[in-house]
Formats: sequence, structure tokens, C-alpha cells
Amino acid sequence: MADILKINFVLRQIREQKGISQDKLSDLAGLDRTYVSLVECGKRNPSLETIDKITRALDVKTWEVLKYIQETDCDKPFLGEASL
Amino acid sequence: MADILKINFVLRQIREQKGISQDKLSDLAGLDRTYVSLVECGKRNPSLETIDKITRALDVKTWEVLKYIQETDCDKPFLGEASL
DNA sequence: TTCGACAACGGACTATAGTCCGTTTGTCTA
DNA sequence: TAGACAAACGGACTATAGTCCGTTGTCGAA
Repeated sequence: MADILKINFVLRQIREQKGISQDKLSDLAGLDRTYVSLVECGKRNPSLETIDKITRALDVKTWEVLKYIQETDCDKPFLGEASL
Repeated sequence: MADILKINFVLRQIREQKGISQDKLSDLAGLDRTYVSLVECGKRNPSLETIDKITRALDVKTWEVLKYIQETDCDKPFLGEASL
């Protein structure tokens, strides 16, 4: 599994840390309700633009999410205490 | 234009800095010859996985490319002198 | 025990990502 | 002026991203 595909886990983690529902997120991102679910379940391989829509809706930088995936073992949560 | 879509320019810039042809890059990335051309011309919106294939073939980190796009004006080349 | 919020799932659909052929154009060099 | 190379372009195609409907199951609160 290419580590980049772990992004679904991380996006879900961030969303839950922020206490946003998939429904709300899909609104914010301008995406379909069911599609956000598919992405988080790892059943879709979104385009860069779609990833960008989601990260913007989550108010995080796309590159920071990718750095987190590529440079850590994802053993610590993406958002530090301070961000919450 | 969402800034993230500038990635085509940056990918081309990196490829040219490394002196690799589109043909060679498509081989390294396991993508179609014509598709790499379409991406660089901004006529395709690649999936995250495809971006990852290309950046790996170019031997750069995906997150560093995105950071470059999102945090700079792209007025300086992606690769510093030292990398060449 | 119901109601509402949330998320997974399903099918059917449209748009577009990505492939595989070939052709064209520009540039550089022998 | 040919010949080789790199890249843009074209059409036709398959796979999948992304939408839009509804349904199911779970959980916590009223």
C-alpha cells in the first residue's frame, strides 16, 4: 500500500478531532455526502483538487497533511493539543 | 484558479531541471507518455496517487512540492542550487 | 420505545482520469 | 535538407471519480 493512500485515515482523524460530521464536511467542501464517506473508507482515490477541497474545509494545509503522512508513522494525532 | 492546480507548472519545472524527457518520466512513473504531457499542460487533474507516482519518479517528496506551491509565490525554482 | 443524528451501503448515472494507438510540429544537428 | 528527438495534439477507448437518489444499522437522548 503506497503510504499516500493512508490519507483517508488522516482526513477522518482530523474531521473527528474537529467534531464535524461527514454531512457538514461535504457541505463545506462542496462535495457529495456519500462521497466523503467513500473517501474516508478508502474506497476512492480522490484527485488532488478534491483533496484540496476537503483540507480547506477542514481548515488545514494540504501539504501539512501529506508531510504528516510521509514523514511520521501516524502514531501521534495530526492535530497537536494546541490546535484544539 | 485554485493554487493547487499550479502543480502542473511545478512538475514540469522539476522535470526540466533534472533533464528528464516526458517519455522517460512516464516510464519511471508507470504512466502513459501522452498523459504526462496532458498533466503538464494543465489539461488533467490527476489523482493523489498519480501525483505521488510522478513525484517519486522525479525523486522529490509530494509534500515538499505542495508546500512549495502553497507557501511560496513560485518565483524561485523548486530545486535549490545544491540539489542540482 | 421512538426520534433524530450520523455513517455505511446500494444502484444508477455522468464526467473525467488514464491508456493506447498514431500524427504533427518545432528544434537541433549531421 | 534529411534525420532524430521532444513534446503537443487527435480520436477512440476503458476504468473510475464524483453525483444523486434512497435504505439500513447504530447510538444516545427524550
